[in-house]
Amino acid sequence: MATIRDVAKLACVSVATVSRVINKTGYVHADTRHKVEAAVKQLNYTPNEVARSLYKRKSRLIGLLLPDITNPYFPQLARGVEDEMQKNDFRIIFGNSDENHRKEQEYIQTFIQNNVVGVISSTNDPNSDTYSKLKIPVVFLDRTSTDSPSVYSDGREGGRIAAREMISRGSKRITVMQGPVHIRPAQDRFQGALEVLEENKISYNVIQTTSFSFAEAELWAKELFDKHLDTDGIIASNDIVATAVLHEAHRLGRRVPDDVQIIGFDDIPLSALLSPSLSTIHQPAYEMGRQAAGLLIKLIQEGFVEHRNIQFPVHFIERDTTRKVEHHG
Amino acid sequence: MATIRDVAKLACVSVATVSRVINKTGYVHADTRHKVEAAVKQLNYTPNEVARSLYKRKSRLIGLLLPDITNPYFPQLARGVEDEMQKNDFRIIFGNSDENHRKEQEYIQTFIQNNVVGVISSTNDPNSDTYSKLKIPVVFLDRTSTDSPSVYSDGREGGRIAAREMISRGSKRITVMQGPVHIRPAQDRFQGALEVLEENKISYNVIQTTSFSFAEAELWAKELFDKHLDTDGIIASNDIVATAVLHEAHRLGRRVPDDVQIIGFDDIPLSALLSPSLSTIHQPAYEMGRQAAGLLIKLIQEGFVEHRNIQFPVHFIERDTTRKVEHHG
DNA sequence: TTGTACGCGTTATCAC
DNA sequence: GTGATAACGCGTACAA
Repeated sequence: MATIRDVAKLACVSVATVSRVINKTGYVHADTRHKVEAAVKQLNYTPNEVARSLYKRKSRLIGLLLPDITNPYFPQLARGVEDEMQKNDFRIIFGNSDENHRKEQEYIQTFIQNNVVGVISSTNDPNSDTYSKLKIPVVFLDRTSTDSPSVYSDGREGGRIAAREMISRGSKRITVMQGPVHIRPAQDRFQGALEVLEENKISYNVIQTTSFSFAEAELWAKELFDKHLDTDGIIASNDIVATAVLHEAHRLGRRVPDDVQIIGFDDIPLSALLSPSLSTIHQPAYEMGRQAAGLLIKLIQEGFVEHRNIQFPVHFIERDTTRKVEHHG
Repeated sequence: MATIRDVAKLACVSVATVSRVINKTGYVHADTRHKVEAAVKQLNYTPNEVARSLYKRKSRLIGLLLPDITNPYFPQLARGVEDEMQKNDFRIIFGNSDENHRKEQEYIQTFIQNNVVGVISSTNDPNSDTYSKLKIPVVFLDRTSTDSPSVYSDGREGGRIAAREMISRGSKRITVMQGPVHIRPAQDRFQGALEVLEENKISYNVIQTTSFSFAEAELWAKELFDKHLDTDGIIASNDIVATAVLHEAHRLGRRVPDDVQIIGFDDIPLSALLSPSLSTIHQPAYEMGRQAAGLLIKLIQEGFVEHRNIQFPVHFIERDTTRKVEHHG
């Protein structure tokens, strides 16, 4: 815990000079620089970030707010953010919001108190004044906001793709699982699916779910087969739910994909390892995290960016919970 | 961004008085307190944590260092830590170490620079002087250290249990997957398994793996069946690898658990949703995270704890990748 | 090229 | 009960 003073004393110079060599700012004679560098090394000195932060009124910290790191989709986002931030010497204060407005505000509050220079958030109301009042850049991740920078994927198109693939692979009585209504991306994919289903006049029904939790996923799955045992195609709200559905289908002796096809959403790492492996809509979560971080950094350093909204395309990953499409001709 | 000065001015008192009411320290007349409280409310004032931290030389921040949040075991630990910390008004600076010594040191370094009051780390060498030199409390999580507080589970016993269950369920030619050699818990469970296997003179072979990554898990699984197609029981190094093995077994048409039994380790949330669901050794990850946080908080606040090492028992979760044990009599 | 002195926002120690 | 004021460690005018 040596301070700049200790270094100055040891090197027989003033703190100003030490500061200059540390920050490579202003002129300093080569000899004195060497003296200072030696002292720094000897004392194992590193600048106190807190003092820096206080003086400059900004830190090297950013706030990251995710709904729940326990949901396998988010670690990938988090990791993308972390890698990019780490590379640029920013550190992350992390919190889980549980999609809970109060917790969210508490975190944003303490982020500010700690002089974070930016925030990345997956919130359900990006337009609340919790964010608009902030004087530091905010990037919404996995969420859309018209007037703030955001990084997300095309959920609606994802829903459409899922429905199209279901149809082209011959499902006739489709069940669409509608994710939690307050989670925007969940609704987007749901709407996208309905759109295509109605366009094609396919008969479908809906199972409403209210969370993405593991524990409840099994319940939705049971409810689904309870109400619609004859369904022959299931568009799940995400991969966790899809996995639960697959599990339940097995338990009931329904063959996948022969009797019933299943399509998930997200393409979490484990999807490929299921048996049968899960067909799903891929979101580039890690890359989304990286880009969000990149965007935020640019915003922090340059104050603006050309493209405030980055939408990633999604695509269908064909695995073994869907049948092979028949090629005619 | 009102400061304590603004509040003082508005309330027509000195900053000292404001500080007293904020921190509930020292005497202050009821009337003045009300005036101050009103001013605080009106200005929406919250104390600047950075200034506080600078003066007190300690923050409300703790550092959390985990190998890789993308490995499904760690989000649970992280969540446990976070919940407990959040409840006690501590915030978390989070980093992934990738089991990489340099990255680890970098993080510890910046933790210190930011005045964190404690560190929770899953490191591979808890005894390095990176930690022993630290002047703040450290708790090792999912790792053991003789002379520092640590929270972990009984991996060795876990390995023993896995082997016993394998044997009692009739496997004769067992393959044990040895996790990365530098990761202590992986070696513990491996050793535990060998111990029981040798005691019982069961024939076994070993597949050496060097990571827990999803991508590579599939490779180890292929290698396993490539080398030991006739194996009838597999003790995997964790649930990810077990899942890959299960997947590969299916692909090769080997029936699980009839032809080959599989036991994982960790009991990550998805294990229950696999088909067949995965028998595994359960570690109470969330609770371990919570306890580690609790331990650290106590260390921070009281400087010592009675029980520095908290070892959690593990237990077998019987699911469908193992056969039912035969009860005689 | 280098040093002095002030301010960043708080808290704590004194006086009053 | 309350108010000045000196730290905490750093960066930067400004003076030298």
